[in-house]
Formats: sequence, structure tokens, C-alpha cells
Amino acid sequence: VAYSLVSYLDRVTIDHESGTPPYRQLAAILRERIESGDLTGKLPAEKRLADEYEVAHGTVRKALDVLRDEGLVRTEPGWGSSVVERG
Amino acid sequence: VAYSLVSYLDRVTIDHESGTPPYRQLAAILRERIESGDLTGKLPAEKRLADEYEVAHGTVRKALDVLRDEGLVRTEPGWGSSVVERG
DNA sequence: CACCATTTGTTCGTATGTATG
DNA sequence: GCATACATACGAACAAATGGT
Repeated sequence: VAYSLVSYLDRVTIDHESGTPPYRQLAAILRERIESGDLTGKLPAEKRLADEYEVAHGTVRKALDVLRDEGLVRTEPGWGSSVVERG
Repeated sequence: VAYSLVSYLDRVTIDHESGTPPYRQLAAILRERIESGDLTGKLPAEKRLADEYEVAHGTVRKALDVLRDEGLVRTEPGWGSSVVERG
């Protein structure tokens, strides 16, 4: 799946026409970036993610909700979100 | 336009029911106060503005963002904002 | 140098109103 | 009606910079 992964991560834009909701697309993108090791430690701020992926604040929060539920990231108020270390 | 300006500045409250967002209203109010010469030199602190106009800190910051973009004010962290002198 | 108050900057949390499909 | 998204706003806490003591 290497090729599709790369091409997927390369298209770092949200497609508002594709059936999948933006927050799910963003969750998928971030999940891949985390699992591929591209994203480690502290994540960009929600506002920054919103700006970069050109979605609303609330949309980023919904995407992070998904990743939190999956145990991939943890969030601390006033500090930010970070990738959960897994042994 | 003297009368309307005065009456405008006299109504120094933010109308949360008017279609225009509070941060734009505040930007407009401050812009008028600056251009009329009512506001010179150092501006009140963001917290003070927030208290006086009864808006949130973030709303003041967004209003100042607008004025900064317009080149009307400059801001220094830990010091404050001031009206930009123009020749 | 340390300490402190003030001020701007950053961040997440939550809520509302509007619009679209 | 419902899910989704966006824009906006407010709140609360904390970090970082500044200036004075």
C-alpha cells in the first residue's frame, strides 16, 4: 500500500465533493501521518491545523475526537495534543 | 458627518444582534476613534478594551488583527499596541 | 541578579447561529 | 428532521515578553 499511502499523504487537501465528511478525511490523514511516523510528539495546534487544511475549528476538533477515541492522541487544555506513545 | 460620527462614538457598545460580528464592530469603533484623533499613542490594554466593550479577549485580538492589517496600529508583545504615526 | 506586575500570545473547551444536503 | 460544516464568540488557563523594583 506504499504507493497509495504516499499519493494519499501528498494530497493533503480536503475534498468537499467526496462523499466522506471533511472531519473523517482529516482524521484519516492525521492517522496516516501518525502511523507512518511523519507526525510525532506534539501535534500542531487546532487553529494551525484548521488553517493548513482549510477547515473550521470545529471540524479539526471532530477529527481529533476520532483519534482520541482510537487512543492515538491525547489532548491537554491550554497545552495542545500529542501522539500517544505505544510500546 | 460630524454629528453621525459623534453619535456613533457615543454608542460605544457592541450590538450582538446586529448582523455585523462584534470584532468588526469593535474594529470600526477603534478605527473611528483613531482617525478622529480621539485615540493617540498607546492604546488601552487588550484586557481593558475587553472589559470596557464587554467582549472577550479573543474578540479584541481579532479586532486588533484587522487594524494591524490596515497598518493603523502596531503591537509589541509584553508592551502593548499603539497608533501608527503617519506622515 | 532575582522578583513581580502588566501585557500580549497561545491553546483547548464550549456554545450559538447560519447554511447546506 | 438530521448530520455536517463554517464563522463567530466567550471562557479559562497558561506561556512568553516587557519593564520596573
